[in-house]
Amino acid sequence: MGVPVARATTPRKEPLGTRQRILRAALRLFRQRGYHGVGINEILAIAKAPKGSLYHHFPGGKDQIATEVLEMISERVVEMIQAEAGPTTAEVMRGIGARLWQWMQSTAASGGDGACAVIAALAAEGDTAPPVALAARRAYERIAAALAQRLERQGLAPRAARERALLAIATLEGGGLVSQTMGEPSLFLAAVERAASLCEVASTRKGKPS
Amino acid sequence: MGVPVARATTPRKEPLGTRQRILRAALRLFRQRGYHGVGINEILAIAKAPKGSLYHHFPGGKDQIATEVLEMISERVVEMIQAEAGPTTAEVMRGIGARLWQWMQSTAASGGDGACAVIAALAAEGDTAPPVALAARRAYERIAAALAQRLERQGLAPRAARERALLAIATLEGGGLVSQTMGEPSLFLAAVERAASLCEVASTRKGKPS
DNA sequence: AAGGGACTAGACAGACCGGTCTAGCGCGAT
DNA sequence: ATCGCGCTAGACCGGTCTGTCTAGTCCCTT
Repeated sequence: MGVPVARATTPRKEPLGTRQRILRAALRLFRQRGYHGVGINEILAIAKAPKGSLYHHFPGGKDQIATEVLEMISERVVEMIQAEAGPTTAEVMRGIGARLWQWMQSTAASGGDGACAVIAALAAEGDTAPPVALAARRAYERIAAALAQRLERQGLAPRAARERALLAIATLEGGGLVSQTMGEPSLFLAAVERAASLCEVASTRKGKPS
Repeated sequence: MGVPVARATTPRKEPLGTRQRILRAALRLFRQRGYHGVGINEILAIAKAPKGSLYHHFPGGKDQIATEVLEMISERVVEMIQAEAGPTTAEVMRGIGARLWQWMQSTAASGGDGACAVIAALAAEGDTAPPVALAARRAYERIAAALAQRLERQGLAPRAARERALLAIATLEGGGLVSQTMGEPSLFLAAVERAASLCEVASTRKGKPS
């Protein structure tokens, strides 16, 4: 639906082009201030691109940028999930948490921000921009599916697997958010541990999924 | 710092006045779309008040409104925590969760929104509005303190109590957010249960807090 | 060498933003 | 009755927002 033009996966040349620079800048800014909190001029300034380029690559404007950012990072996380070789899903979770942690730290050092909950930042205010909210939902859906798949492989029923996956995501998002707001990075690590324990499947039955 | 005027707790008359209407409208809108996603004109339209009234009651403008909204709801939650009579903190947590759940449901029915993570919505983009971010932080701080107080009363060490309290808050916030984004209300209930289990203190020692 | 299309470049437009200002209403005190 | 003040009312202002438009550059193809 929508977005009639562009969206080149292998456009033609682009060694490391404008399009990517814009997406990266947008990712960073959206994470810091959410959808309505950033203007395209600001994105442009960071990406060092003129307006013409932006609307050439993203004829759908700000919405399209946000949507693609969401797709980009959800894809990245899904890859992490599938790539992590750890035996148990809990281990995988810890691995992802560690990588997100590094990511937060590095961007905090270079840019001055420090959250990871990009999707959250965009999802929280989708009410005025429905396509963005929808994209956020799809992003969660994809990540949850990848996580649930692993959980099922360990013998969990589909419904339970999905619920745990979503709960784990929620834990991470909430942890990242509160951790940033409070200025206590260690809190995020605690949340990661918490999410990981949620992915523990054997031994201690966890009961009441409803 | 700031806000030199007004802030009347018992102004003079006000049977159920403009000031409250503005705060309520702002609360609802901020919850739906975050700080930057809401314009004061919109708040005014819902509150059915003219601009003059707004700047009479809130000379600090939008920032002040957001700040007071944050204070209002954090106070409300703290009261809930202290009022809940349940013996264990876990029970208290469940009680709060249930009340937040009702609140979400009712506002969803009347207004069409459906999140509870107001603080999250405001905290997420405080970068451009530092006083708002600070207020969000204070709000979390107050709630966490109230929660931690109960946990300590059950024998937990201060540090551990605080960490668990913040983690519980994060779980609730994340749960509310993902639940709303995914359009699955039941997810919030699962998150509540998860937060409650985090407040279980005796019996099963939970290990590694760092 | 010449032509054409992808992309860059930024001036511009219209809408809307938060915030200020002056005017006036209504009620309680005197 | 009239005065004063808390509050309402909304026109207005400069600035910023997203998005459009025309020109121009650069490279790739032929």
